Amino acid sequence: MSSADDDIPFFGDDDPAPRAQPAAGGGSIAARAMAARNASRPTPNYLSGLNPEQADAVESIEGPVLVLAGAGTGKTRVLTTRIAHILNLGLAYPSQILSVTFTNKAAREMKERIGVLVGGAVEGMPWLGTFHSIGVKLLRRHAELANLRSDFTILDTDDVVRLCKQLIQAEGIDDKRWPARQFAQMIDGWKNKGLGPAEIPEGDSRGFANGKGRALYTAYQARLQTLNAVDFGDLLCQPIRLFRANPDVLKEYQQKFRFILVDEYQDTNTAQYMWLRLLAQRPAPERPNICCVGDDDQSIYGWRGAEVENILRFDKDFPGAKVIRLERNYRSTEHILGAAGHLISHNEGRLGKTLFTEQSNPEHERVHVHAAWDSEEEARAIGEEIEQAQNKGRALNNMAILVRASFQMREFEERFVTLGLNYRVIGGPRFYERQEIRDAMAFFRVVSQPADDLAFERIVNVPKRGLGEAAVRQIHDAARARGIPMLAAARDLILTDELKPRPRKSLTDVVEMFTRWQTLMETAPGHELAETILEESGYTEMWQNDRAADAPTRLENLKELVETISGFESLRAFLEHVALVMDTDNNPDLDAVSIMTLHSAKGLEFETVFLPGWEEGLFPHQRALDEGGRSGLEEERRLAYVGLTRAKLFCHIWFVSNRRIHGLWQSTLPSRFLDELPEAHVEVAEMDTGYGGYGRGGSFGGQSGGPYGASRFDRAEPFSGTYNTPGWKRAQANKTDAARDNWGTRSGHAVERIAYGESGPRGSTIEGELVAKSTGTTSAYSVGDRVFHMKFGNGNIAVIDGNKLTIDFDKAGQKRVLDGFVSRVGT
DNA sequence: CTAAATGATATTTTT
DNA sequence: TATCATTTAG
Repeated sequence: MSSADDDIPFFGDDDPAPRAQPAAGGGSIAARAMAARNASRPTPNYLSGLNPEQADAVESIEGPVLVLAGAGTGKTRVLTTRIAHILNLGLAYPSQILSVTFTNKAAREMKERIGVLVGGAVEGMPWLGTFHSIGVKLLRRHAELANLRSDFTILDTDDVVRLCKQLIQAEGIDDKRWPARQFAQMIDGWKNKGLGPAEIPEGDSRGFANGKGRALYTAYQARLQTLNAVDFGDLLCQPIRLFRANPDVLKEYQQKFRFILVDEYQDTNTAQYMWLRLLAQRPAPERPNICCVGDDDQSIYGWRGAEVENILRFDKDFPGAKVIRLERNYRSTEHILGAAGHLISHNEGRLGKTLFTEQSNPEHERVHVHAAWDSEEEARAIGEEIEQAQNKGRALNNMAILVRASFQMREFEERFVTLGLNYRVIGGPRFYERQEIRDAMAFFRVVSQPADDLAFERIVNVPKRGLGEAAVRQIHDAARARGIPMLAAARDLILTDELKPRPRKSLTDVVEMFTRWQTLMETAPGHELAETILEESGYTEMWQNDRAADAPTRLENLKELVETISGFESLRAFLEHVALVMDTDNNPDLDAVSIMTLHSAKGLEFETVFLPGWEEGLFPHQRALDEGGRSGLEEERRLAYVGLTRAKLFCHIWFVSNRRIHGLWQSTLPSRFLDELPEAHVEVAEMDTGYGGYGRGGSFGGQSGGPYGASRFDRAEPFSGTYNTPGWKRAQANKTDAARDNWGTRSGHAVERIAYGESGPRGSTIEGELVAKSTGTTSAYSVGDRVFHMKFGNGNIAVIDGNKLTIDFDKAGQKRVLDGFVSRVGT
């Protein structure tokens, strides 16, 4: 959210029609819309490309509307066109449209697309954003009504956990037995439901730390108050509370927001629902112009508080709501839609949609189901398929591997590294969650918000200054005793002789530094200030002196951070941005296969999709089954549905007979979802390897088909257990084939780790060349050279065998690697 | 303060 | 089995 949004005056001159004659007033809108449309203009061109259902969804502007938008049916298009339509008809100014999404990415995309539609004439929409960013905006404006100062800090999960830990320990509770992490999750859960400390169920309170749940929650909220901080949950709950306590304020917003649009409605939690309800409330005869778009079949976030019920209940919540179904799919082939549709039909309690396509694609393949002996073969075979597709001229960017759990990614990464296949991992720990970034941010936070004790505590002793636990405790106690922030307490404490001389000196330095930086903040531009802070604090130096393998990367990250800051007005503006916008962008120039979880694939599409790991226990995940029962299974099934519907042309599902879980090998059963796919749209790919077989009959008492009934994936012959099977031999042969096919076709290998905001050895040596060059000749390295490997860190070369190096790694021990994957380290 | 040892824990993730 | 965080010992 750019800070410019905040500059738009609140109830200022941006409001058009006088409120005495509200546009939302019963019945006038449709009439005016029609009049406006019929009057002069023909069908505006932005409407012309829509299909009838989409057009209906765009033009049904008055009253509550639920758009059930199946996967690939043009949901975002409807949403953006609808906004353009409202603006075009002059029914509202941009500032009178409230439009909420779940992710910043979605919000950004919508802003861009609206900009295109309305020709950029409209200043960005100030109230288009995530629930959270809009929550912040509301809360900053009315901070005093929530007993906060408007410069409050937004704590992230890490801060929250540390805070909880402090509270738990302060209560004298064993934080081993009652982990802070768990408590933080409980708080999050309560806030997702919009519950304050007084409202939580008695059982919940009693369930934690021998009945101290409620007391801890109360203490937690009090602590946030004194820290002038909020957590993510508060960004939803505080506005709700504020609206309820101040009907006049609520009324202003109700009148302001003439149109409300909600994206991904199936993902809303109870708090978000309450928030929307409040804003959408209208006096008796009037009806809110609320349009919610979503797909109950794609609800996959139940485990973090999303209530599918919200979407299922929509027409009861908003009587007379118009429900529009978008079932015309523009993404996938008939086979893919057929497979996905049949699978999802096994769920109960759906609103019911059937996707269809009118485009008949010449490349019309069934969904392929493949079996592999174990996850290694699975990775190898998928790697092969990818290479074959690539040889046919298909771009890696159009391919994705979607896994159920992130541990599955590793095997693919390893395989692709050896193949020299570019890949990109999406998801995982984010740039702003990295230690060095969080440390740097903590410095900045203390400078801009001296009451931010959590940040202060994080970095008083970073780099190590001899301010150990004892000293910090002392500052903490002094601060708590007098009800002042720790930095202020430290300032006083150094004037006394309560501290030992050494810590006292260090602390004096720290306090002086912060004082200096605070003065500097008034004048220096953000990025300069940031650089100064990192330099003077000794933080940069600390990493420069660090000999660890990842220290250079960390320095790079810090540099990147400072660069990012230079794009902001001030350090403050930057901090605000970071608290909410945690995503990092990718490098679309690089052609690479995407590897991600099914969850993070929602909303994306690829020409070819690989879905590995369709085994009982993994997918559906055992834990979902154990903890969620039938609804857990249904959510897993929706996840499978999401996976299938990501594919435009080709979809390959894989399952293995053996998978290593927590270190030990387990034989696995094919996922029940495989049996829920329709024969007509599925092709079972070469099962002649025997790898798909396993001794099912034995372990299930001879019951044919195992516990889920007869399966077409049952094998008659049990696995032979030797490496003499045709499949094994084939696998061996393929190994070399694949490598040979590779030579000369590869154009360097690159790995991108999007969330980390770092990239691998881009443009490194061509594998083919290496192999050719290395035959008989010497490698570019010599024994004893100090080298760096992206996976194993630093090490010294022990043996050179052509392009293969044996390296003694400092951390990882001795490994044999290709020299294309190491780089020389300057000594 | 650092390094080694121990032990818990091992879906999915955004804000 | 591997990784992580935290504790413990030096």
